[in-house]
Amino acid sequence: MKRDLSTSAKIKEAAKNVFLLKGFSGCSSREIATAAGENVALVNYYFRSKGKLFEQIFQSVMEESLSTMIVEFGSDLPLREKMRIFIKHEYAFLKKHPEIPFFILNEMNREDGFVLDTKAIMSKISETGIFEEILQAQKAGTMREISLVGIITLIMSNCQFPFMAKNLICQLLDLNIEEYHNNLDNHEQYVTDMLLDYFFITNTNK
Amino acid sequence: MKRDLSTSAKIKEAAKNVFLLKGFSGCSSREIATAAGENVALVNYYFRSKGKLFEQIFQSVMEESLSTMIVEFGSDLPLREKMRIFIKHEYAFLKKHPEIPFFILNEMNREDGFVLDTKAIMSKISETGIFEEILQAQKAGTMREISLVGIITLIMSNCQFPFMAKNLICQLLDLNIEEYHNNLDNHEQYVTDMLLDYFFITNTNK
DNA sequence: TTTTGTTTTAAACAAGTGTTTAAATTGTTT
DNA sequence: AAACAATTTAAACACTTGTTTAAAACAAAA
Repeated sequence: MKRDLSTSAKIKEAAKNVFLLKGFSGCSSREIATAAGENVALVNYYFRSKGKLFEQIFQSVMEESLSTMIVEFGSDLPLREKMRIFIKHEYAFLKKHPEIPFFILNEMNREDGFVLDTKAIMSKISETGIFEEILQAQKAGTMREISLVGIITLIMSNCQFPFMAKNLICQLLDLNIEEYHNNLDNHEQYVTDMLLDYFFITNTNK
Repeated sequence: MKRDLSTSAKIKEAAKNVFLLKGFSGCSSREIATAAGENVALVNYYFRSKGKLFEQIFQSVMEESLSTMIVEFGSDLPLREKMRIFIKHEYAFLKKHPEIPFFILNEMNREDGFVLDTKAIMSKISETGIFEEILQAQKAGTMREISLVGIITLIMSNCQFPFMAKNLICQLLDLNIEEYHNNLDNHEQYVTDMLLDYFFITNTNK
């Protein structure tokens, strides 16, 4: 439980919750202020505008998502295990923050939406050496020759979509929340097996 | 090129374009009216409210998406081929209407959002006998034992996400539109191979 | 032509939007 | 204590929102 935050922190926290739930154009400054238990004018007093406030939150959410992604790539486990753990951590992270994938996509699809600092992000990932490791594994024949774009898209698709599509899946397949979460646990296993089996070439003739 | 549509049809068409691009809360009645080249009041004259207009369009988009999905399931091809063709048609459809997956998810995530007539949709799919065919294949051992929810989620994830995440992928991986589309063609092949290999058990000892 | 019903228009409506202002309140420093 | 700056407040700002109104323009029937 949170206690006695500064006003600006209270607003930021409330704004994060509201933005994650409703998106930028789906909520108002007053809604955020009310959620924070503060006056509307304080939103503009501490953050200069609704837009600036959103930018701050989007930035922090983006960094939060990416930093948790990157940690494991530096380890010295075999590539296949690295990927298995990565998927596992992705699912763990998304179980805690299931709204984030849609929140990010929603913002990226907005006109005049956010422009990512791609250089900073990709260099962080690149520094772990994961890309070279993949290319080497492909050259060595232990990994299927899929483009990096393809690999990343496959992983993101199978990790993020099941969380983004919660309501669609539940309504379409007539699941309650409990059933949905059970299926999600199964799905993590499906996805892990499927991706690793597809990515890596196991030597059948021993 | 379109010609000489009735006023209500002009509004409906303009509204579809605007809604698909910006979502319900991302646009105004006046924006729709302007896009249709008509007066604002006509939106409420022909459709009783912005909300009712959206419902009509959402309903039609939903049916359009599902009807193109279902056609192939009735054929007498082997299950594996049925699925291959299904994925192929999904990608073809999404190449024509790449905004639809996000549009639908966006609406499903909205508070007081649409409630699907799940019975009608699922019964349509169920009538093709595809579900029984899958269960039989699983019993016969030719298909891996994955829940129906899992199979549907896997297919949707790998078909829809690459289109929804266009901007994210392009920005994150620094692709221009042409490169993105090239990668999309490759990706369709990746996805098809991966899903079919995972779903179906090929007899290795002949 | 006049009459009748339908379609279109400009204008107005009340409510909500992001943002600003100026006064009130608080806390800190002298 | 007074003086000062930082914070908070209620109120107002100009503008946009969805929707309605009442008059104008139009078409078809009498």
